[in-house]
Amino acid sequence: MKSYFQSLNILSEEELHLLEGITSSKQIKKGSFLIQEGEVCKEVVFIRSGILRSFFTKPNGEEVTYCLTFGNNLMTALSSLIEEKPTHENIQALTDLELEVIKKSDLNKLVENNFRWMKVVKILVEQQYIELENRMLDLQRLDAKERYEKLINEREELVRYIPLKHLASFLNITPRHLSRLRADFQNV
Amino acid sequence: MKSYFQSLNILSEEELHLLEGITSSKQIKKGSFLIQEGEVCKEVVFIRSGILRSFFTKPNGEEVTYCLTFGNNLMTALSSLIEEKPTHENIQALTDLELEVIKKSDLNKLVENNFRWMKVVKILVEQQYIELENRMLDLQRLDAKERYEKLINEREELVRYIPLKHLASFLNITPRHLSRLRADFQNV
DNA sequence: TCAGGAAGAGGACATATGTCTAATAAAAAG
DNA sequence: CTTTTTATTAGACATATGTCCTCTTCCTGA
Repeated sequence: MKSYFQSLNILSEEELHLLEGITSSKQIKKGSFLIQEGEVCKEVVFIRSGILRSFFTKPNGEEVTYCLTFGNNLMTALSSLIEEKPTHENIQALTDLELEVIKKSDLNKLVENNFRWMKVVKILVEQQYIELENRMLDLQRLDAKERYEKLINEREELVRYIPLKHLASFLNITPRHLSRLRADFQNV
Repeated sequence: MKSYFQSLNILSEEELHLLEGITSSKQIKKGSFLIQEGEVCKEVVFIRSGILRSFFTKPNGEEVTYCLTFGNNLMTALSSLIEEKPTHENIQALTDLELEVIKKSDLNKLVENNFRWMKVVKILVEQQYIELENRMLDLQRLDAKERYEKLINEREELVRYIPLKHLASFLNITPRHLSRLRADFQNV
């Protein structure tokens, strides 16, 4: 995780060092949950290895995949972390995971007392915003087939490692329809 | 705008005062553009009065409304402002507008030299993230009818002031379909 | 090594939503 | 005011996507 923050080129060595006091490591098993809807998110994790999936549920109980995150990335239920309100997200391990965990309360102390840590967090939130905006644009201006093609071209790792039923809801379509699109795709 | 920032309860009177040096006012006419796609966004505006609409265009030229903002709010093409890349957004005046304008370069000086201004901007980005996430959730887990009903219940001001064709694309449906939903709605 | 369950493909059919068009109604322009 | 343009509604029909179901394949756990 240290090298992740280092690569933003904002923090000094001493500032990076502050991480060490507040980070703990954690292993979780495939299938288990980091957080479930209704809980308030109080930590950020860095994925050392493995894959996390965040999803929320429709009124009818159907799961909709919101976010898929691989190793070497941060993950949290951001809106709940910010607002300190119950989340809609369920964050589940798709594989066994090696994590580093930072509690919000510890991160807050860092951020509230250090200009550059404040800046780093601002930048991370900005990145999340941009990523979400891009997904929103795709959802609003591409049809299902175009979204699937874009996924293949730009996030090939998802197609390789994630079960299709999760990709389907990530693309906002049913597995049945994704199967149809894939069949089309063969014939072109 | 000053009272807008004041209400966040973070900045001191002197810090708020710094705004005055870097704010200019601007009137624009209904129908004119604040920014168009392809341009890099270099300013944030505060709407004193009037309504702004942001939209982007589909490959076929169709417009999709992304954001509708009323008086007493900030508006900008956020992702372009952050990344300093050409935007996909077109921001257009739906009415005559009274604006206060801050250039990014000036805001940056404030933010890079003042912890609490950095914090304020972080908070504003967080708010934008949360708003966008909520819209994303609605889009993914509600059907068109439910989205329209939610709009009526929670953003009644939009239904009152915004032409239906814009609301339709805001809800990610066609005007034809919105008209159908409205007809249904009468009969219930 | 095997049984049971999950995942994916795909047929048949249903439905939500889009397209195209015309008729009115409302708003803007002159 | 009158004319012209733009918004809104709605019919007829088309299409994208969903639902339900069955058949395989392939894991996974005992």
